[in-house]
Amino acid sequence: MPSIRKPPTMADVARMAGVSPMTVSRAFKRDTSVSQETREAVRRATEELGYVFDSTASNLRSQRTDFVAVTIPSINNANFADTVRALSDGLSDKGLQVLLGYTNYDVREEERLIEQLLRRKPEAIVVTGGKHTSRARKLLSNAGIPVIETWDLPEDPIGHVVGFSNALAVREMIDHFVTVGYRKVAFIGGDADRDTRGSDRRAGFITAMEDHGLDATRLIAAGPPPISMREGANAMGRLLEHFPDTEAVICVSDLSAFGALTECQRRGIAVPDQIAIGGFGDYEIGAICVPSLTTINAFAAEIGAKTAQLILDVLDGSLSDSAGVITIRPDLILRQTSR
Amino acid sequence: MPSIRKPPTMADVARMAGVSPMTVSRAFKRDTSVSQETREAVRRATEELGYVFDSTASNLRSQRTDFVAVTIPSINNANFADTVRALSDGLSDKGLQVLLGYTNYDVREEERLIEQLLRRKPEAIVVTGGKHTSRARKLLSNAGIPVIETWDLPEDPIGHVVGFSNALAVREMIDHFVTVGYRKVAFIGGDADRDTRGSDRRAGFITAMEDHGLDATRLIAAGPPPISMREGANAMGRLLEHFPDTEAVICVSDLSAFGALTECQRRGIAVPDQIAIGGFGDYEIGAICVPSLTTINAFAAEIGAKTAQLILDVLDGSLSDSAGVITIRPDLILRQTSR
DNA sequence: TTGAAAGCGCTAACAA
DNA sequence: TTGTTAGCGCTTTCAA
Repeated sequence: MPSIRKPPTMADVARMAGVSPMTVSRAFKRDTSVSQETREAVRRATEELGYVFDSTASNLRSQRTDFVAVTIPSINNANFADTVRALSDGLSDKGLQVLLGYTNYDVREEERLIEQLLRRKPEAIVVTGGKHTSRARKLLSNAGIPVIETWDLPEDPIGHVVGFSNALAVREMIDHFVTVGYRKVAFIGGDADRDTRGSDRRAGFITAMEDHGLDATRLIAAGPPPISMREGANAMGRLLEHFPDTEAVICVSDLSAFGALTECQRRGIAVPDQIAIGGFGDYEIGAICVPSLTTINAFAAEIGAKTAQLILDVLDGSLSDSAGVITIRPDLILRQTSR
Repeated sequence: MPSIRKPPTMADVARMAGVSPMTVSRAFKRDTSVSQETREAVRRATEELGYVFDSTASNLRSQRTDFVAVTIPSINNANFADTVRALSDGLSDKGLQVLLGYTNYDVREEERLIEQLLRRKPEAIVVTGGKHTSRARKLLSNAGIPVIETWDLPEDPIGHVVGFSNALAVREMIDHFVTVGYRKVAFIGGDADRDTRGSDRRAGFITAMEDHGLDATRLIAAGPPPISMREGANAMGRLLEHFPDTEAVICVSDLSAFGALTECQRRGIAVPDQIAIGGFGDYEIGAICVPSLTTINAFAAEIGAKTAQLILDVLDGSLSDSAGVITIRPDLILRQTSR
């Protein structure tokens, strides 16, 4: 019978256990000096009353929420999910809980989200990417908590950074493609301003191609993020029509790359013999599809794990909160869709 | 220069704006009667001081957190991500924020998570699945907030339900397979107790096959969830070795089904001519891979949207909090991997 | 190891 | 439209 009376408080538990509320409070924490019998009495009273600890009161009085706020562009992206999972796992041992929000790849939305999250008084905040509205930057700078930007190497970091250069990662793939003889190389995606990591990859493609003295104008738009497999397939269709002599194409992610691959299969175009394909992100699909996908591993889980460790170090004072940049080095993974 | 002074409170804003704290409080809400000039004065003072509203105090005093707690098995699953996104979108208009946690497909972990979430005093709690530890059931029943179980049709619901029968969904696919002439049908996955939806699908396979008078023992284990594409491929390998005359196979999800498909491609086995494949969940990959995948659309986003609407209705009193079951009807999607 | 007093920063309730 | 008072349920602080 769910009672309609108001729920029991710590004072009710204290009364039933025959101790003071302060003792009950202590009994709920580890590492506090409470006698074994008292602990047991409190446990019994808690059980009997169906008491549930009220974090909201604890949060206010102790000025601690044990939240770590996290923003990601999309909840439905295996790369970001890997980062959040590793981050969450790394924090949960220490009693910290991730408070997650997504921005839908929109810096205005990100600004709203950051404000909403900061009102919850998190212990630290992790954002994806290094491009923000000026108001969002100000909010983050003034929040008085550790700020970590990830999945990017911002020119002017707000606080800490755990990330990598999207442009350099793509350059590495191009260097390889040129080495093995591809000259007419195209790029799919990264045309939308909103997709900052995507445009960084596209910009990296252009400068790297130009540095090789190659034509960097085989650019196919895939529209605003998130770029689906279907959009990758459509873009590949356009590429094959506009630039039929293309020898290799780099896609903004493995998802669009897989879509592109399927479009070739539907059109009877041999991969990699007629056209090579490269992806980005090392999603599971790239490892298992036939032919398997050449891609770049950005170590999504490692980003999350290192971010968690950084937060724990800063919060427990073993690391000063002065800005530091942890650089991840993406790995080129050669598979069957390219030489 | 991030100051080391303690951050400003509403009282500081009130002083600077020349009003009472209560007026500042009102100015921060919509739909409260505050004069235009006062609002503007408060806004300026807020800006000037860099004041950030403190939800923790508000939460305690008003006994409202505007959190909706949500548990999902894994953060890295497109089906659950779709549900959470739709849920989150449906709630955010009304100022409700999702507080997300994942159980790693483990009811013990779910119990811990539920307790942790309830301490945050959410307005409602949404859980994935209908199987819980008895303590978790008790916690949910006594929480005094709306409880919604999703992605399942529990025998003994705790509160509300927005879900479907996993067993019946699989039965529908089998009925079709039998109609078009497949007799030797196998099932991959659902062997682990932990994967309750997976085992329901497997159980549905067995009873449906038996009802057709067919052999229901072509069962291939894929191990504990989450079942990856790779594990689906491995399971397909074992199926082809143990039961080489199998005519069709149903996989516990589209991910394992795609893995199974790739295994056939690697072995030069024609799909669907030599073996048909069915998946579950209508993931994007199934629509775009070649050949495209016959599957079951469980309407993940619709589950989230209907759950959001249900919560809003219950919270604003337009729907009584007596238990109700909203049944989703999964759709069989016939594509190229089967007749 | 335990307890008493005070207060975290808001907002419900009431009043003007 | 605005203000006053009190208090949400914990935990900090100090004391025993």
